[in-house]
Amino acid sequence: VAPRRLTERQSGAWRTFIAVQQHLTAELERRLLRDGGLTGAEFTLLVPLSEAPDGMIRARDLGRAVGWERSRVSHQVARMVKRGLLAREDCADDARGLMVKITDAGRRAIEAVAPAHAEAVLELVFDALDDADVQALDTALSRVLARLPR
Amino acid sequence: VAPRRLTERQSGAWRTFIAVQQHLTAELERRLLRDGGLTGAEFTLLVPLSEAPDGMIRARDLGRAVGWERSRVSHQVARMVKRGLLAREDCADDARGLMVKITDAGRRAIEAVAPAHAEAVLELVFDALDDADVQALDTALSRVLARLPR
DNA sequence: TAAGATTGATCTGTCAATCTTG
DNA sequence: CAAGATTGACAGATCAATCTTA
Repeated sequence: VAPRRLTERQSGAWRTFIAVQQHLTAELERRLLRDGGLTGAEFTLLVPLSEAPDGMIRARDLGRAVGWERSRVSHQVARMVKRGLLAREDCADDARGLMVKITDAGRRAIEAVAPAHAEAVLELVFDALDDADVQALDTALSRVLARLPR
Repeated sequence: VAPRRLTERQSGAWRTFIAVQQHLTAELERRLLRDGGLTGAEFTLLVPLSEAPDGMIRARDLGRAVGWERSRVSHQVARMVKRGLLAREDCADDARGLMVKITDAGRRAIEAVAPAHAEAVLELVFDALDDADVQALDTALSRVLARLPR
């Protein structure tokens, strides 16, 4: 069978997507570190934990919330416990489980950086787009997401 | 000053973007490794090298072509030389420089996997989108890219 | 001095065991 | 056996320091 090839328009759009992904992510993480001393991975876990009742979520559910696998959660939690941002607690329901809890230092860190991060996303992304752009972007990306495996 | 906040529509679009970025990149790299034994970083460097005259590009220019900094290029080239995909050569013009050359094994690897990768991008991304979607996506992302620093 | 490149330290992510409990 | 979690090995990315040459 003859292999399919991307059209010019598709190639162009694909290169744009790759470039935005690279530079936008890099710039957001740079600002996160500069403004609040948090890495992207730390921020990712602190967001759902700071919003949870008692600042505590089961490791399994934390992974599901952010779309990470078990081992990734385990490694990252270990690093953040060492940094004093998180603490481990036993899981009452299930002896296999682990409860992950945000510490006071973790809460201070996320609350200090959250407004600057929201401002950065607005400045770098949404200040460049009008309502129609945002709607079109969400529509197109949602179609892609819906067809992705799992 | 009161901090700005994202609207509901903006939050939704942002979450969609993050999710697509995570799952799409992961799935593409998984297939690349499965179908051709190449990692994403290896593929990224092999593409411009396979298209260059003599299969050779100066390290500085290779970095510019893919948007990587010096040290990232240096580390990745070192790993790929060890794997036999690339070779180093002296730079005639400038004694500080390094020429990076694709090996026969590197060329075989990229040529073996390129069609499957194009098919994967078509299947995972563009089969989900009509022409209007692609155009809208490219327009919106280009606006973001144009305003990003550097 | 600045540019090109390397190196080592550290942080991140994935994969393949492994261990424990349901 | 499945699921939840940990661990170790390895590939990847960033940063600062260093070395050589323009």
